[in-house]
Amino acid sequence: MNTDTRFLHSLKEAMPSTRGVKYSTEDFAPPDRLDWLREVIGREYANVEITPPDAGVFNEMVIYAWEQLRLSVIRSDAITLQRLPREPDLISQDAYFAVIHLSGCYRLLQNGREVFLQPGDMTLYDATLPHHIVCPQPFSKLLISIPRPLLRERVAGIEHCTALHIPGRLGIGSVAAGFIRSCAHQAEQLQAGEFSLLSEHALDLLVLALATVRPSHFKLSKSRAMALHRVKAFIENNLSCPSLNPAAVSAGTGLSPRYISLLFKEEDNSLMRYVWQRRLESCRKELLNPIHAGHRICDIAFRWGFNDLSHFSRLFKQHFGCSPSDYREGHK
Amino acid sequence: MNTDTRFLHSLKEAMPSTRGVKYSTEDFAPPDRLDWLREVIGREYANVEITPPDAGVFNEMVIYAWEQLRLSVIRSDAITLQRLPREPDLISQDAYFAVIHLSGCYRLLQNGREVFLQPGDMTLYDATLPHHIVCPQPFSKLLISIPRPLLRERVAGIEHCTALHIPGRLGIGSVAAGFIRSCAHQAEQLQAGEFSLLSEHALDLLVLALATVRPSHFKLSKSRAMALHRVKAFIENNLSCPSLNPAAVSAGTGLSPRYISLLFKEEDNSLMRYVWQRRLESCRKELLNPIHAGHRICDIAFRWGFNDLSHFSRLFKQHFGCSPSDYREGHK
DNA sequence: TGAGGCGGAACAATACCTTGACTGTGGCGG
DNA sequence: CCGCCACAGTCAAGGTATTGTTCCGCCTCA
Repeated sequence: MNTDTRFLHSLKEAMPSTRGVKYSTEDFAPPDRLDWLREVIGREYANVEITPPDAGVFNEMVIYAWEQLRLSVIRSDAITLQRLPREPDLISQDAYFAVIHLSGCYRLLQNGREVFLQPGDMTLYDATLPHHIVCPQPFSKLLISIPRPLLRERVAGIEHCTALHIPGRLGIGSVAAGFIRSCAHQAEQLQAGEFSLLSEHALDLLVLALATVRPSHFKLSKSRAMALHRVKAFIENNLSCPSLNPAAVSAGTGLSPRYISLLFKEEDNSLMRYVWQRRLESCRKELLNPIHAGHRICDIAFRWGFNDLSHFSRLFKQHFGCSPSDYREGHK
Repeated sequence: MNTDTRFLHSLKEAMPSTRGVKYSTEDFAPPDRLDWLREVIGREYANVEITPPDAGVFNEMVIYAWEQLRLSVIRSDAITLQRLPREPDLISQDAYFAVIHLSGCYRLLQNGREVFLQPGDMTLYDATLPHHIVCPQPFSKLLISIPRPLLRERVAGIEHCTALHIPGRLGIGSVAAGFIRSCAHQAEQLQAGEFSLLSEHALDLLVLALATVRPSHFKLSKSRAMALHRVKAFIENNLSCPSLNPAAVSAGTGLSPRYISLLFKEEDNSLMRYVWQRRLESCRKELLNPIHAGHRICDIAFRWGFNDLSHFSRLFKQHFGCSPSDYREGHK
């Protein structure tokens, strides 16, 4: 990409917000703003063509790192973004973007579908695929960047779920949107650990809301998907049992170990690897959770089916890059 | 319990709501309402004494089964509920009740703590232990019943987390309260499956919010908290002994005086300061107690380990703002 | 003014956590 | 079903945080 980088330096200084990073066109002279905006959006979001209106550009983004996600609060003048089929691919983010529209008009096209959002509504799109976003007036929105694998593992046929209209006034959509807005609103007030924990809930709720509007026609050999689902459910219920092993899972689900192994193969994983992942994940969450602040690390580890602290320690570090106690400290 | 059951039948019919069960005094003739209300509350919540205001009773409850929890939306006229220490124990629910206050005034007493809620605020109490709830005006609230084991396994020392004030305007409290209100609001709109899934999130968020306000001695590591508890127990047993001093406590508990001093430091107090506080408090209670009306002040003081009346007098005034005899007179 | 309670500093004894090396087996893939 | 080797599980050593001690000087209050 040829975007010039003369703003890179000034950018890195322009962000003294407590938790989030703030970018604003206001910090620059009007003639520079458009170039600057192109660079920022290209770097932080996706490589898109930006068509600003004739009037002056105003655009303000506050970006929060949110565990595995990124939450952005965006206010902007009218704008059009377009990602073309052959965009040069220094992909900034291999992610889906979930949008919670707050005010103004918002129109999105992707995969031949088109969606209009009212304030409160949500939608999802693939940041790396061609898309077209039109906002003919000043508007504001929340944008949640969700790394592709995270959604893939949660939603079968996610690629068919883009550019759908998720109503934000009723039912689960309203609950999810309300929750995420609430998180964004309180972001600065929250402890780092609390804030992180909320991201998991946000993702869960988004996925739930998505499920209500997804088209029903994607076909993934149903029985296999169901079987895998059952297996995972069984694992979830028995995570804390140290003797959880292929034989146990097999007995508990009525499927042969070999078959289970094949099921996991589909997502480039294996049974026990998955089990350890889930255990680690549970421990990690508990380490962050202030409610368990008084508990020893070994208590937590044993509670989730580890039976040896050294084993846990090693695995944890390998997975998350630092030792359990460092992790707990670092996220206060 | 002797509550009559003549309403049982009519109750079971009075609930054609889609998901929730609705109870309302409106469905009954005014003279019957109070009896009916007593029965419903006793059966659905806890066995409490109900003191209605002089005016007519209005009370409306919609109860949703929420996976392992129960969510109630309650609107009511002024009311006072009191669970006495020796309530006959056909315990309707062995659960904690989380309250999200919506409108009006709400005051709760339990375990010697007292909490006032503003709209939006939350608190938690143990439905099976004595408690006292005062709402002097019409009010509305959400109530989430959480089976005891569910909270026990999530929060160490949950029994000390009752009657705490969880602010509902800021930070995690606002996120949690907002989420649950949103769930209640959309309850009728949601699929059964969706609705169930949300309960897990609700519980998680509640627990998180609780963690931010739990009393500080839970940030104390377990062993330290235990040690402090032992020290206090020893003090309580020997309050009346005038020679109770650091050396004695040390001997009685097996901890060094210095260490005990450190323990008290954590609650911004010191050993002997605590001892005098307890003695004064005991004396104060006895001064108020009509049983001891005939006893001389110096008898009372000496009985609680003071060995010098002038010392007692001075401390008392310093603490409670008036002399012991004034205090006794003033509170007849 | 002196007795006694309080808390700072320095230190010993643990408890708790992390890491490394090693090994035998059970989970994985053909 | 079977063979192979990655990896779960042990043991031991080292490091760091926590717990509890002693000694001592200061300050308060009777």
